[in-house]
Formats: sequence, structure tokens, C-alpha cells
Amino acid sequence: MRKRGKQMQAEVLAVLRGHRAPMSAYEMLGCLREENPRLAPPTIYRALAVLTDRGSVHRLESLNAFIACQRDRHRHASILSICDDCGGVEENVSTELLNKLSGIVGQSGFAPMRHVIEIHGQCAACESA
Amino acid sequence: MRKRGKQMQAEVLAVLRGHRAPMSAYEMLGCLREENPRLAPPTIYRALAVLTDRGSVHRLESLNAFIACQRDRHRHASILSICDDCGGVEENVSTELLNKLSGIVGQSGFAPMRHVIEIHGQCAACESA
DNA sequence: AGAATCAAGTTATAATGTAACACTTCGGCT
DNA sequence: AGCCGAAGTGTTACATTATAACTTGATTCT
Repeated sequence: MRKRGKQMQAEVLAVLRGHRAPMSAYEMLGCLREENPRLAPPTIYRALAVLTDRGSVHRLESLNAFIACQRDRHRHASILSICDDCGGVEENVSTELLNKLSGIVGQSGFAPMRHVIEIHGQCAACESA
Repeated sequence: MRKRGKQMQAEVLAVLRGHRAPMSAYEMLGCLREENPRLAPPTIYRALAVLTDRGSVHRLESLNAFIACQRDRHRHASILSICDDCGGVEENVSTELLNKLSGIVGQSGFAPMRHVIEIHGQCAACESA
């Protein structure tokens, strides 16, 4: 059974990559149950834990949802722009911004380990509409 | 019944202010039920909606929890530093950082409306320990 | 092969959040 | 004043998200 984990992760990732917008864990579960109706939540969550850890998948904390990494699996802190109209997500990386952030929170001696940066708003397409 | 809302909001805020660390909605519910055992989740959530809207309370998206604003009710986007050891939260504001963020996401024409910036790590006290 | 080990599957349930409807108060109107 | 409609609040019930705890089965090592 040692191999099924990797396979599960690959399937979850495939489902996520097939969607432009973020998906909740239970939406993925729904998709994957078409193949294997016995699939249970912990299976999905465990696969997601590995994938987010690797950086292949990002968790959108403000949506309780997940999206495949658009920048080929980096592990840098991402800036995620979430369009509240169409649900689309754009991913950006900025070392400079991260440094500035570290500077700000570091003033009190805080040691950052993980960054959550999510911007809600409207994407260009939705705004012009 | 028009007045009870404000009162509820004040009570929720008082409970939150009485705690150094973030609280979940259900923790607050537990506290407030000591006074009024019939209190239901929607009551808390409605009070929290008003308070977060006003900026008196911040929601920690990555914890599903809430904390009273430490900077006297501003409505600027806050940078929240969350200590994963002691649970303490520090709040910072930086117009400069916000501008930089807007610049980054604005390159694709994205129009930001709401910012979620949460940094997990260790506070100075916990780090030295 | 047999035992130990550890990942994966399964069940059940906890925690978080909200839709929908009923009720009460408030404010205007006759 | 008394009635009516609007709007906010209380309540019930349920939807969604997440995880604890245990069982099962595969892999590796001797």
C-alpha cells in the first residue's frame, strides 16, 4: 500500500490542475469519488497536506480552498490575487516585498516562518465589465 | 429589539478584549453562554460581521479566529504576526508595504479591495526560550 | 517466511459557518 | 392612538470543513 499515497497525490493534483478556479477539499472529493466512491475526507486532506508542503498546491486560507501552483512548484511565499467576481487567482512572487515584510514584523523580534498573503478584489477582465 | 444588536456587539468585543490571544467564534459563544445560555451561533457571527466591518475586530483567516484590534479601531489592512508557540498576535500597519503590494498585483490590472496578510512564526519571547 | 513498522483506509465525530424562517420592535401613516 | 410595513434579531436546523482514533494492509528487514 506504500504506493497508493503518491498515486492519490497525483490524482488530486490532476483534478486541481483541471480547474482554473480554487476548489474546496470536498469538491475534489466529489470529482474523485466518480472513480472511487469509497474515498473519504482524510484521504484527500492527507494528499493535500503533502502537496501544499511540497509547494505544488497552495491553500487559500481566506476561502478554505486550494489551487494548483501556477509557477511550477516553488516554495516561496506567494502573493495570491483572488478575483471575487470570477473566482480566478493569480500568483505572484516578490522577494523584495517579503524582505520588507520581514523588516516590519522583525522590529519586535518576530521570526517569520510562513506567509499568508491574499488579496481580494477584481481582476482586470471583471473590472472592465 | 433594535438595541440588543449593539449590546451584543459590545459584549462580544468585551470578551475579545479580555483575551490576549485570538478566540474562535465558538469560544466566545461559550463565554457568553454563561450569561445567556440560549445564545446561538448566528448571533455571534452577526456581531462579529459588524465588528470586523468596522475594524474593531480582525479575523485571522489562517486560524478561523478573531482578535480585537490593538490599534484603536482603524480600517487599514493590518499585518498580523501570529506566534505559533504562544498564540500571541501583533498588529502592524504599513502604507508603504500596501503600496508595493498594489503595485505588484496591479501589473495585471488587478484592483485590490481587501488584504489578508498573516505571518506565522515565533515572537521574540518564544524564540529566545 | 515471519515480525515489525508505518503508511493508507475507514468510521465517526468535532469544529466552523450559514440559510431560512419566525418574532419583535420601531417608525410612519391614517 | 392604532395599524401596517420595514428592518433587525432570535431560533432552528443544517451545510461545510476538518480531524481524531482505530483498522487494515503493504513493505522491509532478519
